[in-house]
Amino acid sequence: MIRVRFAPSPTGNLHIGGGRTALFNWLFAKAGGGKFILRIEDTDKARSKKEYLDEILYSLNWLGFNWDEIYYQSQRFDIYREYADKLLKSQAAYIDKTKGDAEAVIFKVTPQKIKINDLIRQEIEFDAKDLKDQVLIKSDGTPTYNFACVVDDATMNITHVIRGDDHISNTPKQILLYKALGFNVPEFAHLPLILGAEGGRLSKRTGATSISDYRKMGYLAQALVNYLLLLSWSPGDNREVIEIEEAIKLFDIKDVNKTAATFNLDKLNWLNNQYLKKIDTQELTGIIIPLLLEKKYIQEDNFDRNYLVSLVKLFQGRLCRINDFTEWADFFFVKDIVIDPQAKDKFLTKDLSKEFKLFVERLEALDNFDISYIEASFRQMVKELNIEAKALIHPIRVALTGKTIGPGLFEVIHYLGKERTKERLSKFIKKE
RNA sequence: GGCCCCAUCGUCUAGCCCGGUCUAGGACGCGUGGUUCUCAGCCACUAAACACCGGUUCAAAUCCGGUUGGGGCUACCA
Repeated sequence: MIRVRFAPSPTGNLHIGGGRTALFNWLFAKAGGGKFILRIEDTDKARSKKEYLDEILYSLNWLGFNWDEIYYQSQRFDIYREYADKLLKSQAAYIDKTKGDAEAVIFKVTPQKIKINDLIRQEIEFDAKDLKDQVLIKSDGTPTYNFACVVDDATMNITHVIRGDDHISNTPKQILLYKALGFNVPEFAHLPLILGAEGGRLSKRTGATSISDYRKMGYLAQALVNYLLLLSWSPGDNREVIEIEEAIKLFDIKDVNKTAATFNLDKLNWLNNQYLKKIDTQELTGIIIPLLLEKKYIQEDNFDRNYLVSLVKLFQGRLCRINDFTEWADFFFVKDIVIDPQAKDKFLTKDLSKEFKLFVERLEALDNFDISYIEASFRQMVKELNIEAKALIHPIRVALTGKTIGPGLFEVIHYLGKERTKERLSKFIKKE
């Protein structure tokens, strides 16, 4: 039975790299019919915080990585102590008193060659002579990372340790401990790191780093997961948009790349747009409603959901991030629209009073305000005026929306409604 | 410094294991053109890479060695 674990430390939010490690562990478990275990590495009492723990659990859920079991290292200190005593008894470890009265337990490293058989990188060899004796239990009584990790992975029957590249050099230290404790050594797979745009670790300087940041910026969990999946893995047939269910079928840890990947926001944006196009409009509306409430564009118990769905449909295909909607569709919600100065300069410098006035009259005369009727009426009018349709379409769009870009004009007019359309156009009609 | 990992377009990658089918394929981004109304949407096209040196071989992106470059670790952090 395959058992893998993801072991975050609640000393910060779940970041992109952690999300990717969780993804590959979860995928490996799903692909092999195994269990995905979550282990909270909260041995550092000073740096671990409840808010970080909550955030990590929330983000993991948001990404869709449900766990089968959860453990907290802070509740297992007696177990680590027990195994430390065992090593003390077998003389594999000794007590160090250099720090005042407090006692630390130190593991004795003996000269030997240590081989790792990595699932992604094949064989890696280390020489124990490069290793110092390892602290197992610190003088404050808490276990060190490498020790707690080994005791947990062994006692939780973890079969495959899938983690970041940065742990490669911890692995020989851990293997020594497995052997000294008489545990079976699990399989290892070390994932390449995700680098920031300027090389080196992904840092706040080079952009957002936490999963929550991306959620708040308006990325869909499916898109982010898909993007993370593509960072160091590929199905091999040039496909890029891969739903998670499909990935479970295709995923093989052996196909994971060895090369570090650079995080690229452009591609994530593109993928997000791909998913935004596919997502059910009702569902997307449900995600957007809280954003509109927050902006006070709508009131809690006083909005027309069907109308919102229609508006969302209008923008859905061109959204890059969910939050773009509140910006691009603002003119549907505010009374006094903000007119982009450049748009005004480009399309509203000429006096179009006569044309606007005529159009208002034509709209007024419409009994049926459906999109096709609005368009027919408009086309008929420009034909009579003997002007190009676009010579009037762009100015009207700017007058109604304040922007030069957006959905088709007749859709905009239809959903804005007769009254608001008249009102906004009238502002650009000079009084006689 | 020591130890370890890695190396294909700007970025993500396919190809590498099992050398010839690779004048190296796809995607993002960039550029250009088109799109009965805009584009940050859609369509089409263009430019763009095997880090370097040596070896093995009839033949190397692919195998081997070295160099260079990048990254990681080197804590009584995790």
